[in-house]
Amino acid sequence: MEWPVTSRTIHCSDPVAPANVHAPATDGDTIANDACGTCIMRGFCLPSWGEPGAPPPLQRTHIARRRVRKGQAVFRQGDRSEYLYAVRFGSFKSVTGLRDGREQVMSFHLPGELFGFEGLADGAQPCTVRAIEDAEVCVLPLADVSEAAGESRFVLHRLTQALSMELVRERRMAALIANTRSEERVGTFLLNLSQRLSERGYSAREFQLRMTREEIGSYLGATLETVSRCLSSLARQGFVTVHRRQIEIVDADGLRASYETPA
Amino acid sequence: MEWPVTSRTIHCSDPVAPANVHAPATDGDTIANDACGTCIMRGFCLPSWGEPGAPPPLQRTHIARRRVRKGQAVFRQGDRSEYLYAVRFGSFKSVTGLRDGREQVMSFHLPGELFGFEGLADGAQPCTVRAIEDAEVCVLPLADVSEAAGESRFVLHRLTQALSMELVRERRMAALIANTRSEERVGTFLLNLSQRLSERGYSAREFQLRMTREEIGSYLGATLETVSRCLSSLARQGFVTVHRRQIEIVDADGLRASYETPA
DNA sequence: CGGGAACTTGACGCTTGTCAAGACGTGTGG
DNA sequence: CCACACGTCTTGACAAGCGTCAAGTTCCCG
Repeated sequence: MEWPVTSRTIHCSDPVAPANVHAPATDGDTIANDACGTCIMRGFCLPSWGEPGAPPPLQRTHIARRRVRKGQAVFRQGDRSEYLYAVRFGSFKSVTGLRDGREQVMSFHLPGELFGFEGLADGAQPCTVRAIEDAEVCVLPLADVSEAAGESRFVLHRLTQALSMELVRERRMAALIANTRSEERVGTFLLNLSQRLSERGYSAREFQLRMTREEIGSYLGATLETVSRCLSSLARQGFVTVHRRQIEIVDADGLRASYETPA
Repeated sequence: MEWPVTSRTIHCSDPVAPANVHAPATDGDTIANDACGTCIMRGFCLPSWGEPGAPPPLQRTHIARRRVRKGQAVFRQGDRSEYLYAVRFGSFKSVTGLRDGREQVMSFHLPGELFGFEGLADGAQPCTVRAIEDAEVCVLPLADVSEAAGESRFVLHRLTQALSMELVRERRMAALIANTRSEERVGTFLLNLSQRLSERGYSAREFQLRMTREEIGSYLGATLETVSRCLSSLARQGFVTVHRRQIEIVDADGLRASYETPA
């Protein structure tokens, strides 16, 4: 089964015209899966969502990969939303323009995570997603995802589950900002990163922040100065060590005990 | 076609375990829709989500109605989530318990709106939903909703659309709290209520707040005193009039211009 | 090696939370 | 029908937290 490669190729909407996206199609009949088969993220990605025993979803879809350089946009606010994206490596921020011209960070996307759900609402992306370091995504056509969900109750369940988990995360975030002072927000942010990284096989104890203090501040509803002060304060209390972007979580339980929102 | 009223009535489960919800199927073949046919909210509700021409979704589902008195819970944090709920009349708040025992308001649900999506994530409700005035909901079994989505691409699309709209709303909320001072939050809250009410056929200009200042404050990340001061301030500036819970929006455009977040 | 971006730290003032007192409305019981 | 009590709301005074402005340091990249 061959597939006209270019018909599925997506061109980046950034000012610079980037990179076509694709690995060339192989001419076997399991197209997607030899690409997915060697992907380090395959265990977390959508093609693994199938029922055990049944053929995996998106088996017949050609899944393009796309390089995105630091600062480039994967898509922009207002673009038509036709794809879901899975982060292969690198990190992204989701931002929306503010009245005064600044950008508000709405979320971060780490390796192994999916993004692009928000665009399902009305077909237009409400946010711009931008790489905060050199990165690569897999591009999953929404039409195919939707078809897979229609064909398998299992996939449908995973899809609605993913969506509602996002919803719950977003609510937690709003509650965090509404109810806590900035030091607690920063502490919770670190714990959150730590957990998400460890779920994907990275160290929960030590990691590098990929984002600036300003981006963290925007996300958490604080200024970059406040973020910096909070990090210093958490370090002074012995919960973490901070050397610029290198974080070590020294006392996760202590941090959790004083800061993490309970059930 | 007559209906044994009591078979549709569900009694509130508040302190006790949730009652079973399904009435026995009747032996006609168009079951749900004579109940929905006379419902004032039918144009907004899930059974209207079908493709034009095709039979509406949940046609064969018995849709129970349930009265909920002021202060009673529809479901509680931790309950298994087996249903979606549609508000027939009255208003609800969605709350989550805080460390210190207080309750944080996560959202409000007005007549004609759906709630219960959040529970899809892991099968357990992350929030308690409580009536803030005497109210009634329709109870839609998730299994049937899911089945309808599996059978019709159209319904699937509406469902994911509804979920991602919630997601976008939640993000906007987080951004609002993160980036604005309290007067702007309160102004935006009023505009938001106004719009949601007018979408359901109520007046956009005049309405009654169904919630206390404290609940608004919890939702917006402010204290009840601050909410009160902001309402007074907005009134002093001529944007609205406020008499306890009676709100009139005098200058919506002015309010929007100074407060509403732009694209 | 130099320039600039990112970060840290300090001083000061605005916004909001906290505490407190009092006004208004509603429901209940005499 | 009135009186009282309670929940809700308003307003004021003060203090704490955080944003803003500013200066100086560290690190990265060309």
